[in-house]
Amino acid sequence: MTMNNGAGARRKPPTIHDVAREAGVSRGTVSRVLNGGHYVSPSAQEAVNAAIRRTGYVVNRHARSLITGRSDSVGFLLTEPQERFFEDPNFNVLLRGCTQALAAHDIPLLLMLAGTEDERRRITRYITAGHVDGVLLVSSHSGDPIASELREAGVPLVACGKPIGIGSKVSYVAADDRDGARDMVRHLLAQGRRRIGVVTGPLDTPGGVERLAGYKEVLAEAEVAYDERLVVSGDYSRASGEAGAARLLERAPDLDAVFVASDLMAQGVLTTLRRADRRVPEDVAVGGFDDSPAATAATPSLTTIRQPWDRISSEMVRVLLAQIGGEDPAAVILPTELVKREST
Amino acid sequence: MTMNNGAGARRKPPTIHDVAREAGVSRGTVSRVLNGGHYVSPSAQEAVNAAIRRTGYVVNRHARSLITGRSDSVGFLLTEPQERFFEDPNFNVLLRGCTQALAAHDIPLLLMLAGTEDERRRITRYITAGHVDGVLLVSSHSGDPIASELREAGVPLVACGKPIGIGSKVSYVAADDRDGARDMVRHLLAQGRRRIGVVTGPLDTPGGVERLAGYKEVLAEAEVAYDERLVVSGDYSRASGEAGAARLLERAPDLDAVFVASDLMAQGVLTTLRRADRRVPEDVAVGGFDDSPAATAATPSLTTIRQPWDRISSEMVRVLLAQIGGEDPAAVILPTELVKREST
DNA sequence: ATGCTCTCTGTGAGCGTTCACAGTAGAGAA
DNA sequence: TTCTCTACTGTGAACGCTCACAGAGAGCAT
Repeated sequence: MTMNNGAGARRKPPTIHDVAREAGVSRGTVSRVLNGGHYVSPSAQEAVNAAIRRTGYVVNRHARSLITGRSDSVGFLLTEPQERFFEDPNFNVLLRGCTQALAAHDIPLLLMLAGTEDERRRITRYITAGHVDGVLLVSSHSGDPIASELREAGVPLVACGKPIGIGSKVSYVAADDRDGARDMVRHLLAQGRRRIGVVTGPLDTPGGVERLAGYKEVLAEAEVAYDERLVVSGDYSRASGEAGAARLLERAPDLDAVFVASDLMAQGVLTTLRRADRRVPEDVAVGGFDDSPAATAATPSLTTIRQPWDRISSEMVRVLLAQIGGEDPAAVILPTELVKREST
Repeated sequence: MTMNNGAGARRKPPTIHDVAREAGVSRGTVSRVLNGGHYVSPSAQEAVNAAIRRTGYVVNRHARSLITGRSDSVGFLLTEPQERFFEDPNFNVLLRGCTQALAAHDIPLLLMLAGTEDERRRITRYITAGHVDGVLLVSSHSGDPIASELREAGVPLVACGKPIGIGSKVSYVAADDRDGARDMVRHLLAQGRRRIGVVTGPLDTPGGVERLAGYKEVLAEAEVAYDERLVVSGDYSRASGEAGAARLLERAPDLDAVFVASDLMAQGVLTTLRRADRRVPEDVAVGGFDDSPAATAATPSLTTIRQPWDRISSEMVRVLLAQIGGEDPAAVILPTELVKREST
């Protein structure tokens, strides 16, 4: 018996027609005002704006999209398996940064999760159907098929981090992983450390590859012998940090520092070192990467490499919008910063 | 001189008309197949499906939305100030849960951040313009104006956690905070603790109020005197946990346990206790709330209350979709679970 | 036969916008 | 004057879909 449609029954919103009538002009003129106001007389301009204010008019994006073919929205696509998503605080700030940068252009962000094969197919269909104008792609392991599919379909695309194993024609924004790693290892060397272990990220990710490369470069440049017993790989998770450190201690008990490719793994490394009764930083210095909340949460707090996530997100949006606007793909590399804390 | 539009120039996608021609039927029939297939003969049904597969047809949601008035998308609205957003891992899993639950219905999720007054206005406009069918509202402090505005406008709305200070006609899904608190305090009592301090959340949030209420109830039921020197408030942040514990130690140096209304604050409490040379759990037991990653990351690991975030998100989506479908608002309360670890 | 219901199908209209085009008025040049 | 150019305005068409309606045929009772 009740109306059942909430508090204030949703009334029909005003259309461009209502505004035109209210302002005493034609649809066309209102439309022109809405789209930049070129070829509109000041008086008409003002009348329309007043009418818009009075009626509370908001453009119907569906109608607009239908004719323009644009959707004025972009997708934020996550292809990671579950665990990493909510373990890694970087995704969070990246997501927030992108949302805000887009909001400034009045563009809503659609969150898309392609964890399973099934989801991947649905999302590809959705995107290639033109329901978003472009895609912000986060963390594609190498060979992620969705990136090349989208590329193939001509969808504007910006990746976070350099995608490996894809043709070079895809835009990306990344921190200078290699240089960050160099800074950290130089810092460790400067503290007098010589037996520096490293826990890398997955070697099918740019972060995994580049940070290791930086490590090697600095060792070479300092003429410290490269010892492969000092190198183990993790998957960015806490647990893999614990395991990695255990392996390092076993293979090179004399190590006096560890460079860890993520703060989360570094937390794991700290746990293992504590269990092994190594003091940090007295016996072993530990350097992380990311400057995530985990870095300050750790005891002792972590010396780490800050990635400029705020700039990364805003650059991703900038590059994507440029590409939607017809520009060619571009790559942007941003500098990192060493943050010294208690662990070194 | 170049075409400048990426790899494969985006071709015009097939329309319902193309499918109809391909299947040898009319637009109407194709549309009916698309919308449930009632009043369609099996042979037509099959012909249409085949044609859809052959042409790679995907419905144009803008055209559909234009006429139906529905947008087949929902908003995920965050009204928190920045810090909490990416400090609180719960948002993360909530967000993921909602995205997935919606994906099952083929409904994209629009992420909306209303941090500033300005953003709030824009987003309200966007939503009330009908660009989403409903809103999942996360963490409204009391008096959050956006909730009542949306309610007023008749927008289907489901809050995460019981909104306080709003008329009762808004749907929400929440964990049973009070009961979780009761479990934790009973657990501490069972360990022989009698001087149990508490660091509450902000008292303008349901979590703040309810968890404190549970604490009081159990003390009363156990006939342990309530001592207001044992009660301090925080804001769910690490730092406020540190400060809160310091205040507790000062006002009640004899305390033998602390119930902390969030894991993040509990981490702060642990830090302060360590500085004050109180052993955990020997001297002081610490109980958290949330079972966030912070709980396992802490040393010692935290006994805490697990909130069923996966169920919370799926219930939120269920209730919202029901409401969009015309059902009345509903409240859902879900049980919590005590997780025992090293800190008690 | 006639009427009625029931399933199925095609058709026209219209959702709210933008776009292309045509047209008007005024200014300046020839 | 007349012509051209520029600034501005209004008017049909679309865009791709759903919805209401009309109509066709089948089945069954009257």
